Amino acid sequence: MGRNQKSADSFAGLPISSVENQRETLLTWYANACRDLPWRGSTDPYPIWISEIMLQQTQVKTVIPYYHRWLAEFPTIETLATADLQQVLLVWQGLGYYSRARNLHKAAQQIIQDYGGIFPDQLSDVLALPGIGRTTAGGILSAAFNQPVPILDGNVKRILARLVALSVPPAKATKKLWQLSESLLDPEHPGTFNQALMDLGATICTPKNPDCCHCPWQSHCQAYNLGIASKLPMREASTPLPHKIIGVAVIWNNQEQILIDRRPAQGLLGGLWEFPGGKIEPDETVADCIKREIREELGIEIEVGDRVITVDHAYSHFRVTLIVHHCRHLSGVPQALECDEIRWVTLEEIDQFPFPKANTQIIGALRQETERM
DNA sequence: CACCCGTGGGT
DNA sequence: TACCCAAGGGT
Repeated sequence: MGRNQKSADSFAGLPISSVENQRETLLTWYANACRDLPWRGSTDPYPIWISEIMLQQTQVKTVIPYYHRWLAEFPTIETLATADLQQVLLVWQGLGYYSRARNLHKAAQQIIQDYGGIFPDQLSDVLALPGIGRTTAGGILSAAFNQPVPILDGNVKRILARLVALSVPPAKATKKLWQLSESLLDPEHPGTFNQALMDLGATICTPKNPDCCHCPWQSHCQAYNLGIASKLPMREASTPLPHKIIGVAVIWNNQEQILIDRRPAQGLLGGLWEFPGGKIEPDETVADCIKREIREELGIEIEVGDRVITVDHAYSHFRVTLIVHHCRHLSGVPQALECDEIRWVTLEEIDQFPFPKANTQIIGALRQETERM
């Protein structure tokens, strides 16, 4: 668009086609400033899908090594669909939000069943796959098929909240924000536009200290013009996280094996393995707690010995302190009373099982003890 | 709609 | 230390 054309589109110094100008400004910025990310440059929906799921609530830097390992292990939808869920969880181990891995596995099987292994390109079909909501569907369809489907992730919420100087927390204005994202989306270049929005949020319009000086939308941004860019978006009222103290047992038999259990398939850390234990009740000692929990969960009697380690860990909606003790199996046959499965394993075999982060710290402490001897 | 669901990094 | 936040979705 030449200078003459631009001037014909303006009135009293204000561009009539302000939205078109805004789109072009962002795309021009992106052409120079875009991040070089492993899942960009291809339009194969499978790797784009994997990246979108891994990037949910997870930073790019964290995702990249997992992304490469995943595609090496499961290079196609078919290899993912036919893989064992425990193997899928093992590759996902450490990324968190494990329902994402379980849903990827399930969705891959649905794509084989319902679409002959071809990733669908209809919005309603994509939204019907487990683990894919509006934002992820928009990310996949715009990046893989250049379809004009908007997105509203954390980056876009923050950008839009500042753009219109939103006076309420974004969660209270999701409908309005979706409408904004849709109305801004470039109908000619939706894939590039959505990527550009996310890069703008990740590199310029950051949560703290936004770099407004280099922002292509500076003149469009109401928060900037009001001098309150860094004060927005408004935050939700937060309640302090509850804190639980947990007694944990590393139960040894007389063959140098440890008893581990697999958590129920759904819910917190579903399908992952752990060391058994439970919450310390008021006025209960750690040893009494561990003995009681092991009796309730596994139906056996144990002796509680030395402390292995104490682990502090923060989950998304509570935090825990795990007080871990060596224990010795005294009597009874272990039963899976409150879990899906139990096993005796050696310290060498234990890497074959997916464990949550707090438990891998325990394994590390056990390894250090054996190395010292 | 409120709550559940992990982990790492920044301040 | 404690809190915030990150390419959200399911129930």
